[in-house]
Amino acid sequence: MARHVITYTRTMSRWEPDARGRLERAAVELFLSRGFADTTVPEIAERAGLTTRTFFRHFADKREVLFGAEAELPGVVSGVLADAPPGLTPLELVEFGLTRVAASRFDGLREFLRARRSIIVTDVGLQERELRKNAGLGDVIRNSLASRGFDSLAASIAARIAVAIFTLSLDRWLDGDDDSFASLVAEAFATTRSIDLPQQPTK
Amino acid sequence: MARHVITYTRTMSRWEPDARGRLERAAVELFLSRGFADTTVPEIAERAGLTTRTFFRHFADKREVLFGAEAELPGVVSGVLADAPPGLTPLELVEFGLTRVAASRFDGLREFLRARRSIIVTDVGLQERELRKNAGLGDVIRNSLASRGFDSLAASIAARIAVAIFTLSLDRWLDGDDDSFASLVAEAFATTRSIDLPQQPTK
DNA sequence: GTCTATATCGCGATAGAC
DNA sequence: GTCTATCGCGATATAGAC
Repeated sequence: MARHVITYTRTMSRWEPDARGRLERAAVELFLSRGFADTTVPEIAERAGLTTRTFFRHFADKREVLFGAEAELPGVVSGVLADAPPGLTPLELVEFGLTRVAASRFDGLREFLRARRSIIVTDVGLQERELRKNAGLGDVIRNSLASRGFDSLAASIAARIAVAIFTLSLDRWLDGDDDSFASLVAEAFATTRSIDLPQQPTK
Repeated sequence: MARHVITYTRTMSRWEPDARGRLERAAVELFLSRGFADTTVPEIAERAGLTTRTFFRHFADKREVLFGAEAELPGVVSGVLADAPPGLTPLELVEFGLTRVAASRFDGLREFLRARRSIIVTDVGLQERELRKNAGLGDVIRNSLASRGFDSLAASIAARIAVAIFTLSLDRWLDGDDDSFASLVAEAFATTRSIDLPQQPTK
């Protein structure tokens, strides 16, 4: 995802290109080998050939270097929801949105997301950042629903259900090898619709 | 400014009692007057008549001083859920639990929770801590549901819905003056049950 | 209780791109 | 020239080690 397209031809430049990407890659490598807590920002910067100060110009804090990737997700979800047909219930609307997003945007990312998750589970600060990211996704969904005219409380609840389904399904997708992300999302919606029905015994 | 009036009567004690409570009160006072970010731990400790070191012996970090209060909530919720009658659907079960908790445990706390919320909204770090607290509540609820034999995915989804209803209702309760917390919880459950039905136009 | 690592950020200077 | 990314220095506070 070339965020910074460098039209770089002949001239010698003072800096190597893609400082941000180099910092991200150096950070993931170090986090995987030494762990998040035992990796210092100066180490990351040095491995990327930059200074500590430059790290903090690109990332607000040490955790943020792991959270640049899916930064577009809220915008994508918002766009997909805006394209949805009229007449759907709130749950059908978020189902439409998540199904489309799950089917199109995650296929090549499984291994990357697994590595990322293996780092995040080792540190509560990273887990908190992940929770905030998910909450932000929920805000975007809630606003999309509200702008369709849904009642504010209904929009809030449907948005939180959507985030729950999304994150639980993503986690299950990363846990296994066989299922597609979209099929797990479909299963989670079916389960949601049965949440107020008498349950079958599990075993 | 004699902040701490010491009625020093019979028992000689080397330290003033309730160090933790004094730190909590000093912190809230300072956070309200100067803001969370501009209050330092040494300032909090000094106002409480203690040292920085003592602060960190009681609280893992500066944020934690705001999160000691409802620490028992997960245990209470878990206990209430264990007492619920059999035969309920997952949603009915969490409705039973939240209704009981909302009716009994929050009445005198409205002003305190409002003050606390007014601090939390000013700082993303505090918001993240709040999200983690809510996620922990969800974990407890999920485990309670799973131990009833509900399917793991259904338990996870119902638990997240429960947390959403709880936090949204609490927020609405703090926003207004008239409604009872329990009535807002009931309204949120009704809205949840209508989330897959065609919606009435709001206006 | 003391000491210290290091995360974080403000400021001024510099080196190219345009 | 302007603009932006980077650097280098220094200060402060959190948080953990000893």
